[in-house]
Parts: sequence; C-alpha cells; structure tokens
Amino acid sequence: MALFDKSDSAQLVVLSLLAERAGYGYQLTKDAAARSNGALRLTPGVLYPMLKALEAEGLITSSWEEIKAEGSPLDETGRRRKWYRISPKGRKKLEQRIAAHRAYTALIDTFLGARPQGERP
Amino acid sequence: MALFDKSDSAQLVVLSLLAERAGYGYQLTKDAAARSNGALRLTPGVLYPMLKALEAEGLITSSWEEIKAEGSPLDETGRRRKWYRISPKGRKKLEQRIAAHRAYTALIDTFLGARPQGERP
DNA sequence: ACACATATATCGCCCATCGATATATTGGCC
DNA sequence: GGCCAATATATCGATGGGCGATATATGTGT
Repeated sequence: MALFDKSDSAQLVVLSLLAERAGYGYQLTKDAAARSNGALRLTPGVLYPMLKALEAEGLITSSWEEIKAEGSPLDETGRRRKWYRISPKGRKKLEQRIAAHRAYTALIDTFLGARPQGERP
Repeated sequence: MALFDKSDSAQLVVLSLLAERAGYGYQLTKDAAARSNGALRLTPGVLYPMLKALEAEGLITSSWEEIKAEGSPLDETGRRRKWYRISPKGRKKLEQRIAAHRAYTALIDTFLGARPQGERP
C-alpha cells in the first residue's frame, strides 16, 4: 500500500533462503512451499523475474553448474542448473529489509494492538 | 506477491481505527499520521475509494452529520461530515483479517528467523 | 508412448494503487 | 477586503508490476 514501504515479502523470503545456503530456482520454489506447508507459492512467473532483478541489483550472483548423476559421478548428462548465491551487498540489503519489515509490522501492530474493549460512540 | 494473502494493511488500519471509535475521513488520515509519526500516509486517493469499498462490502456504515460550531450549539453552519462506523460484520471480518495478518507475518518470520548459524542478537 | 517431474525463462493481460485534481467552506492574518 | 492554508469529501486515469499462461528441453516411471 506504499503508505510506508512495501518491504516486499517475496524478496525477503528469497534473500533469506539464499542467505542460508546457495540454491537454484526450482529448488527455491520447492523449499518455500515445503517450509510453509504449501502456503507460500513461489511460482516461476514470480521467481525468475525476481532473481533476474536481484542479480541486476548486485544482491545475488549466479553461475551455471553441471548436474551430476547420482550413482555415477562420471555421467555427465549435459544438464545444467543455475545456482544463485547471495552477495555481501545482498546480505547488507537483507539486514536492512528485515529491519524495515520488522518496523513495519510493529507499526501496524500498534494499530491492531489498541483493541476495542466494547464501546459505542 | 499474493504468495499467500496480502491481508491489505491499509484496510486493517482503517478497520482497526473504526473499531475503536467512529470517525470521518479527514480525521482518519490525521489519526493514522499522528499515531505513526507521519509514517502512515493515508492519502485521500487511497482512503476514500477504500471507505466506499468497505461500505459496499457491508463492513462499515456511513451517515452525514452536521458540524456544530464549538461555542454555539445553535450555530448550524450547514457543513457536514460523513461519519463511518464499523458494522458487526466488519468486526468479524476485522478479527479474521487480524488473524490472517498474524499468521502471515509469523510465516514470513519462519524464513527470516532461520538466520545463518552464528551471531546472537 | 505417454504423463509427470525437473529446470529455466519470457511475455503481456489485468487491475489496483495513488498522485493529481476538483469543489466547497471556514479561519487566520495583514 | 483579499489571500492562503486548513478542513472535508470525492473521482479519475496512467503507471507499473504481479503472476498466469506459455514455451522449451531433458529425465524418469509405467
């Protein structure tokens, strides 16, 4: 609602996940879903444009890496995955974003916190 | 992001304010700003369409009332204010919205909470 | 052979947000 | 009197971005 700062939750989640460990797109969609019992649906249409934007901002970096078959380390399938890593700049930004997010939810809570306790004007 | 449910903060704030006491538009913009040190800017372009929508949903009701001059109760200026009151349905909805909002922020926090093993707050 | 899962990526429709704008009255100030 | 800010409510349309639909390619299971 831009009253304050959207502090975009989707980005927050992705940066947080990447702050824990490097990951690739498809994995992130699964992780987000799994860790939220399906509540957080990070769809391709949302995720990939976002990763692109985050990289353009220098908050994350990417690199293609081979997928090696389970049992046979020599088996190069030629398939690749694009791994994403958070950058130092990204970590700093994440801290800021988290702080902004907490400030924002705290602010909203000050309005919710003043609960009614029956009254009629 | 619609990952989950936006649980629109602006509506949350307005419904909460009206749950405390009845109010009129201009007052709500001032209240929101005052109670947030200017952080929450509930502009006319945001507020009035929202009040209209809330009323259409039956969550609030409205009524025009005369503005009486301070010292002279007989002084009818002819000016009017539109007062808004939350409806029972609105209160119910507010409760639901608050619950949804708390669930949502809690969910986001599970991602933020899993901070990289290390630093202590 | 077929369906589904893995994996990445783009495009553009839809529509909600909100800045700009309009209108009217009152109060203060010089 | 003249002017500007504050009070008070309201509409509208462009801007932009979220995300569903879609495309592409390989792997795996039956």
